[in-house]
Amino acid sequence: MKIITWNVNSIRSRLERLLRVLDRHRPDIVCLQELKTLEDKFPFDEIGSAGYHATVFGQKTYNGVAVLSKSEPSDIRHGFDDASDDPQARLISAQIDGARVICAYFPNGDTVGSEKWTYKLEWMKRFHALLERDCYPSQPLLVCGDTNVALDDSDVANPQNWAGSVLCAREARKALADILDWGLNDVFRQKHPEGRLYSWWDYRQLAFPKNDGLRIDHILATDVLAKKCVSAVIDRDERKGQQPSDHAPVIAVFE
DNA sequence: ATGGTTGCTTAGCAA
Repeated sequence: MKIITWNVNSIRSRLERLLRVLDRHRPDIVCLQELKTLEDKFPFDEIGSAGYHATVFGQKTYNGVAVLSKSEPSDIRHGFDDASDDPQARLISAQIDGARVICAYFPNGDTVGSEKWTYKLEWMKRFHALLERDCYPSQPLLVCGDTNVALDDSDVANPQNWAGSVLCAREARKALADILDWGLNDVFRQKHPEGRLYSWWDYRQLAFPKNDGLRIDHILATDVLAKKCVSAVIDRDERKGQQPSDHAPVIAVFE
């Protein structure tokens, strides 16, 4: 089973590239973030013609997540599905091919100390609580998406430039480490313990040509699935050429 | 050096 996670930075701007990614990799499951559209403008027809079901939680202008799958998904859930409402569309999950798949777009947080930063940390705690409440580390579960956190400096090309940022701040790293400690494995790191491979490069400052990147997009798996992971790669070529997303797809294959 | 680029929406926000 092949799964891809990709922050597309607008599904409508990236549709042609997405269709090429589907054609090139033929994944079984794709988790998409930053759709930047409501369901009414989501390209269901084109994605359906490519052979995929689309499970979508959209939002106008910002955020928005989707799970594409060759198999029909079941038990679809939007957001945290708990008492209080999250006004932002950042979370969708479904049962697919015997596994629970959670597609997540963690808040960026703007700057440490800002209101958005507080929202980010609260959101991450709430996500941890969701795992505690609804999921089991012993069951097959995949958490895929843009976590907007680099776990440590081996995932950062120029750590000194990002030391005080929301992507690398101690509290954010701790919050993500806590989520992993619940019972999730970073399968990319399992395959590439040396680090120095990145999934996101800022559009500005020639970050991509300079390879000034961070690995902030993750495929996290419970033990039963992580054990079956045979490869994990970043499709760096997808960041090249005309009108790329600022993120590259992350791809994992499970036996 | 508080810059710079992209996308959505149309001047300003978010990343």
